[in-house]
Amino acid sequence: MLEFAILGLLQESPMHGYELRKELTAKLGAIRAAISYGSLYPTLRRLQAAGWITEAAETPATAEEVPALTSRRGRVVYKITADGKERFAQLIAQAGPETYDDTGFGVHFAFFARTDQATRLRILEGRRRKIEERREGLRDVLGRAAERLDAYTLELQRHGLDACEREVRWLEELIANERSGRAPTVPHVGTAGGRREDNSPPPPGETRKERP
Amino acid sequence: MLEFAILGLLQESPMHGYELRKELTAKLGAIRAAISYGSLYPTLRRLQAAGWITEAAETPATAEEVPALTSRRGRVVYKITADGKERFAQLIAQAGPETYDDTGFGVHFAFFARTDQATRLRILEGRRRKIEERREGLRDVLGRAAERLDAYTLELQRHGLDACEREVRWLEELIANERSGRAPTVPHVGTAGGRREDNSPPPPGETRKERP
DNA sequence: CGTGCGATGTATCGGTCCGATACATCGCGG
DNA sequence: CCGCGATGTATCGGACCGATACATCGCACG
Repeated sequence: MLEFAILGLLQESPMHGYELRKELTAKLGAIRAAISYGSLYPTLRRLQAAGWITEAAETPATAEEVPALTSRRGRVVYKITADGKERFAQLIAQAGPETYDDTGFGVHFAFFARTDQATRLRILEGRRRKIEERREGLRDVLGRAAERLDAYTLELQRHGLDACEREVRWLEELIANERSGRAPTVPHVGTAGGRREDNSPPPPGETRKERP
Repeated sequence: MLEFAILGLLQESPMHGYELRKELTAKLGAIRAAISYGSLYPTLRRLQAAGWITEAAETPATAEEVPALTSRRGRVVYKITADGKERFAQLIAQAGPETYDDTGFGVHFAFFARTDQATRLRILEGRRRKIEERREGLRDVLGRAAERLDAYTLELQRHGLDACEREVRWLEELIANERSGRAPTVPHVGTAGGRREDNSPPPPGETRKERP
């Protein structure tokens, strides 16, 4: 999952670890706390070993500033390679079982702007199915095994059931919206290119809830 | 976390691995998919090494049935020890930072029937605080960084924000209920004791939502 | 003027948990 | 009689986390 997310972010622009973590947190904040350095750095190393990213030198222009005074140690900027882009394209198009669990789905969804519509639909439906199964499980427990469990556990299940029903509804909306034709993929930001103010991708759910 | 849950379940009655997994799934179904054997068995071994659980022989009564034909390999039943009960008591009373993340909170909550009221309150408030922080983070992103993100990512954040707000409200209700005096702890099932039909612990949230 | 502290930045280590896999038994329906 | 799904125990490699260590930079406060 981390591999996927890193490749996706570096696709947009080169970054160093710290920055990557911040972007990751901003993009995935809704689904996971904050990615740990204990995961990040080893993963970067792994990706580099696989040839999907490379280190890019820091401060390439204006080579003036004190070349060897205080040794100038510093930020390691990573950049995606051609192989990396290929890898990302492969990852974004496929949908295995891990694509439907909470984290996997969240990460894929976060990159939906670069996913083709057919795949988006496939993933949304797979996710819905999975949540529906979880929902049925909870209903079973609340129905058949209710007297075996204490009131707190039951309350927990009810809250979980509620969340499931809510997510299914959310997914239904997204699916309907997806099917309704619109939803263009973001126009593929060029490798070179100047200034990408870029996109304004599809409005996935027009359903804004007005809170008072 | 697994350690906590296993100790909690074995407190109620001895079980073998498979059974333990099923109970775990029933009790924690609302918060996590299904615990893997790749976690369960190593953890059981760890708990046994620590002296918190022991193996109990299978089929102690009616020792007749074919003693050594086909070797009678079989289910390993685990039973909690006195040290294990002590350990569980210690775990259930304390609330560290890991108590407030999704999984940690869920597991603690699932055993609230055996948690004293002061601790319940402490945990609920800690959880609320944590969710409020996450909520603020999401609001920040949706406010300040909105134009940097694509529509799908934004939709994900909105959905997450919605879930946060909902959970905070849920927690508020539980906290209010907790404070309102009621909510007795389950009367501590005895170590020996015959027939515990047991409990009917507090109604944590009287707030049932009538769905049409 | 210095000094200490919070943000930036890179990195490792031990431990928890997961997913895949393997293997054996039992009861039941075809 | 045979296969198949449920029951049951177990291991292995890998992903990810939390704690920890350490170094630099800017700036606020004494």
